[in-house]
Order: sequence, then structure tokens, then C-alpha cells
Amino acid sequence: MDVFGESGLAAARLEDIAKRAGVSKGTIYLYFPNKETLFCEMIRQLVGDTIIKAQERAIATSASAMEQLADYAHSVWQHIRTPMFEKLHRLSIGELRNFPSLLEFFQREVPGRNVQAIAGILRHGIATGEFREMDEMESARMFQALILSHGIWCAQRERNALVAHLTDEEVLAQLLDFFLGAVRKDADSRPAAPASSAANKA
Amino acid sequence: MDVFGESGLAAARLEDIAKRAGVSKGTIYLYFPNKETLFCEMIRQLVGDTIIKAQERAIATSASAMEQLADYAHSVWQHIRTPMFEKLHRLSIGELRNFPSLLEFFQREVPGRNVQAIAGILRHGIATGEFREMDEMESARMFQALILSHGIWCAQRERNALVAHLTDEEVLAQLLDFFLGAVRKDADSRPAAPASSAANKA
DNA sequence: AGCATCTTACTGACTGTTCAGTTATTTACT
DNA sequence: AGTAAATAACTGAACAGTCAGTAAGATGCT
Repeated sequence: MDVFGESGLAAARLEDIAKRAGVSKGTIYLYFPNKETLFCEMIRQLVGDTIIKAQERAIATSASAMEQLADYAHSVWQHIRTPMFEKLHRLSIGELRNFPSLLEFFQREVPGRNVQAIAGILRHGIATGEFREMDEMESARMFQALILSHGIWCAQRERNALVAHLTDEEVLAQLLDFFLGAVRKDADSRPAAPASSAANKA
Repeated sequence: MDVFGESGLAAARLEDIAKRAGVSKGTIYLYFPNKETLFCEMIRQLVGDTIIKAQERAIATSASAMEQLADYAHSVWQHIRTPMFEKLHRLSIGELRNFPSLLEFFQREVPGRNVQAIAGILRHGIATGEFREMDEMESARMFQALILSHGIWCAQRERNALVAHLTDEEVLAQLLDFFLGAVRKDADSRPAAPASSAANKA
């Protein structure tokens, strides 16, 4: 990942990978038929690791939904802000479109699982009355969109004026705040039903 | 862009670019000293085009802030959903980190300008009382995060379960709905019926 | 135990190919 | 004729992938 993540699939040199792994180039070919397969196996492995880490993000179901959400967001944010995730994401954008099944796998397992988890918390919050009525999958997707974009921007903070003046903590706090503002049940509930989201006129 | 966008900087073949441009490879070297420069000039050119297109997104200042926002979102969404933008974005993620000044330029001119424009609309809406008090740059950034992530997901709709079941129009309507829910002033006299009619004016 | 054979893991020099960049030549226009 | 623009054939470096060879241990035989 050090090497692929630095230069992408095409520009990465197998000798560099071998050196980084402490073996010779020939050895790689004892385990992988070619460069592409090595690349794909690496992605698969790392996505696997990510899944395991995600499963460790235990949700304290005793807490309020808002606390659960904050905890979970914090945990996801920490993961998104690792160099590892940044590389994985960059490769998934730049290279994985040439490996459609792998892209599908990545999308299903990484953002997909996140959205599921968030949706679960939202559902809980709706049940307890902390959150307004809504399509929880839809809102969870919104959350994922917010946290992912901000993670990417923060990864290049010094080149990105949008977040250059903010710390990681501030960014997370802002997006949590914004999201909570959108899902929290306020003093008076609004008439806009969740089913009215414009799927009708089509 | 057809060729670079398909394979990235390293894997793109100059002969393919020449063929696509209807010239021979040598001709390219009459205009560009090398492959990297050609690539950078292309990005610069396309970002320039994007800026011009963005400036054409006239805002009818007579309309309500909510209508302005819906119109602007619609226009930005149309742009984000072009193959052109998808490629530009993919390259900006995958390749531009090796050209820091170019990345900075891209970030400033593309998402930066968008956020500025949205912030302007929000400011207007706050002044007219349509929107609640807020940091409008912050909220505009949230909007950008929402629309950008969804644009990327929709570009690979068939490989991405998050949006596979939704049309472009539905996605846009959902995210506008969500965003408006977060910035709209609540307890006031809001026209309840057309709240979700953002995408179906046409 | 001593020795021989087999096996596994690895190496790195080598090969063939691909392709960025160059140059000698042709084309087209004034 | 002169010259600017374009070409197509060429060159050389980089590099993916190969393979003959090495080394270290395991197995088996006396």
C-alpha cells in the first residue's frame, strides 16, 4: 500500500514493492501471477481489515441515540482520517473503476456498512423520539456524504482553503452539529412527510 | 481528457491521445514539452471552462432564497453529473496530489467558488428570514459535501448500492430536502406544500 | 551419527515489450 | 523557391515478467 498508494497501479514499480516487503522481485511472482492480481489482493485484504475494525466499533445501546451518533461519528472520523483510509479511498476512486467487481465489493463493505450502522442509530432515535420521522437510510447516506467529503478535504488540508483554517476536531464537530440539526426533533414537528421526497412526479 | 480520464496520467498512451486529437504523436511535441505539461495544461484549461460555465449560472435575485438555492443546486448537479466532471474529479483525487499547485488551483476554483455562491444565497435567505441564523460558509460547505459525494456515487450507480435504486432527480431532491430541513427556519409561516418541489419545475 | 538426495524458498540477471521523446523527411502554403 | 507544420520511422530507457541457479533445511538411507 505504501507503494501503490504513492503512485497508483500503473506507476508503481514492482521492484519498489519487493524492496519495501524485504524480498526480491522474483519472490512476488511465487505468490501472485501478475501486478494487477497483487493489487487486487491487497485491496481485498485491506477492505477486510477495515471491516474487522468496523465491527469493533461497538455501540453502547444504553446511551441516548444522540450520544451513540456522536460516538460512532467520532470513531468513523478517526478511521477516515488515517493515511491508510486516504490511500484506500484514493485508489478506489482512481483505479477501482477498472476492476468493477472489486469496486462493488469496496462500496458495499465500506460506505455501505457505515450507512447501515448509522441508519440503525437513527432508527433507535426515532423510536425514542429524539429524532424526527424520516427515511433513516436516506439520512444515513447524507451523513456518510458529509463525513466522507470532509475527510477527503482534510487529508489535503493545506491545499484546500475550505478546511485549511479548521482542526480535525472542529470539522467533525461542525458536521455533527449540522447533521443533528437536520434530524433532531425540534419544538414543533414539521408537516413535511419523509415519503414526499419527490419520487412521485417521476 | 477522454484518454487521461480513462486510464490516468501514467497509463495513458500519448499515441492514443494523438489519434483521438486527429494528429500524430510528433505534433503533440510541437505544442507541449512533455506528457506531464500536456496533462497539466489540459486540467488548467478544463478548470477554466468550468469557471466560465459556473459564471453563467445566473442567480435570479428576485426569487426567494429557497428557490434560488433549488435552482442553483439543480444547475450544479447537472454539471457534476457530466462525464466531464466525473473525470476531472477522479483525476483531481488520483493524480493532482503530485502537482500541488494545480490541486490548490482546482480546489479554489471549483468547490471553492461553489461554496461561495451557496453561501451568498444562504446569506440572502438569512436576511429575508427564510433561513435560520448560521455560519453560512460552514453550511455551504456542508451542501458542497452532500452534492459532491452523491455525484460521485451516482457516477458509478450500478456499482453502488447506496444510490442504485434512485434516479438522478430523486437523489438531488433528497439532498436538497435534507439540506433545506437543516437550514430552514422552523416555526414560521412556510409554504408547506411545495417544500419538496425543487426538482420538478421543468 | 554421517552422508546423500530431495524440497522449498528465494534470488537477480536477463528478455521482450512498451512507450516517451527525437529526428529525418514529407506536405502544404505563400 | 522557401519555410512552417506535420508526420512516421526511429531510439533508448524503463520495467513487467521469466528462469536458471543458490541456499537452507528436511528426509531417508547406511
